[in-house]
Amino acid sequence: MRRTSFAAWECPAARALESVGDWWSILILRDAFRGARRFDEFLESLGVAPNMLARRLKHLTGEGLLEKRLYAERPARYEYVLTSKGRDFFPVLMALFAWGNRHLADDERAFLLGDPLTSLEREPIVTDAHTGERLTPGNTVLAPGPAASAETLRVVEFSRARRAQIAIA
Amino acid sequence: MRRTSFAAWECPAARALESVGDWWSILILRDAFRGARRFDEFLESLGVAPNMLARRLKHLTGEGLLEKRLYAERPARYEYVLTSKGRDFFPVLMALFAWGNRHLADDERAFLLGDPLTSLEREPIVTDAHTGERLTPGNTVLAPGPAASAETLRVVEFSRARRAQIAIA
DNA sequence: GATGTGACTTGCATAATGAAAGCCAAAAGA
DNA sequence: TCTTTTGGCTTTCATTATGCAAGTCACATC
Repeated sequence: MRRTSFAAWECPAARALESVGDWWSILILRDAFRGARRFDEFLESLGVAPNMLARRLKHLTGEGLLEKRLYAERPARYEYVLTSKGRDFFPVLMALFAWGNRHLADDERAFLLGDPLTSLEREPIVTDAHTGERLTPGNTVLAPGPAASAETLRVVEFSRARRAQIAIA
Repeated sequence: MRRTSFAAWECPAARALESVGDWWSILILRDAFRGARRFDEFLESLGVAPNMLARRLKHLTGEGLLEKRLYAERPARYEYVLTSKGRDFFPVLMALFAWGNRHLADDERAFLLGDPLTSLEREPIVTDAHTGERLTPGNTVLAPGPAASAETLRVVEFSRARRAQIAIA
């Protein structure tokens, strides 16, 4: 009774969850962006059990988001550093961070984001690289790519048919 | 041996994972943005077992991302619709989708995003709402908010100290 | 009366999680 | 020399969570 795998889904969001669909993986990446590199740094900052951490680090290196590298021989010491694929996950973390701060924070915030040069607060939003428009469910729709299967075409069509009436509570 | 809870973390990204830190929850939201509303629609499009779906829907409604509402009495029929909190999760999904398409897709894409008016392709990126700059690990740092605890201050300081040398493989 | 719909439960077998403890190699301290 | 510390993990095992299969329940329709 294996956990279902999303690797073969055509949807890129579903595939992403195969690499990154559990909390520890995401928090490990978060810490990597905060500058954590060594096993014990992750261990302490996450408060995770060492076996779990070892498993997740193995998973993330296997998925190509982190790379394990020797930073000292004798005694052999390793560190985990972001690959370019891992570094490119930054926008997702920013979006998640912003959502959490908007909906889950207490009255006063504990963490903010800032520009290191001006010290002004940063507020992450998701926009379209081509037009600069802010993306909303209203102005962004699924479209089939060149490799779309029949099933994918069905999904795209369904979502377009329902687009007008995505109900809000 | 409960699963560790992140609800009390100060980090908004960690808190977010409490609501949304498992794959099914994220895929359910994805489908909600595609217009799915009824139990059986989610069931079919996700290929998930009905007990799992019921659990996750209960969780998401409990977290305030979806609302269960009666759309027909006699016989009683329910649908699950996005709340404003759930709708606001859209940017995170877009960022995840874009990351998946950049790194996990085959040579040819199966899914794309488009502008419903112009049909031009959309490419989600994360920017700063104030300056319009694209966010990168280099131009975005953690900062303490008014409610920052001593521990949070430590984290912020650590990340700033390490900022220059976030190693890349 | 039989079949169909929509929305779920119940009952397990199988994985994954997580706490505690242990291990190993090298270096540093007594 | 002997002991302790540091860094980076394994191993074991109880507890949860996942997920397939099957069943339920309240109507409605044929």
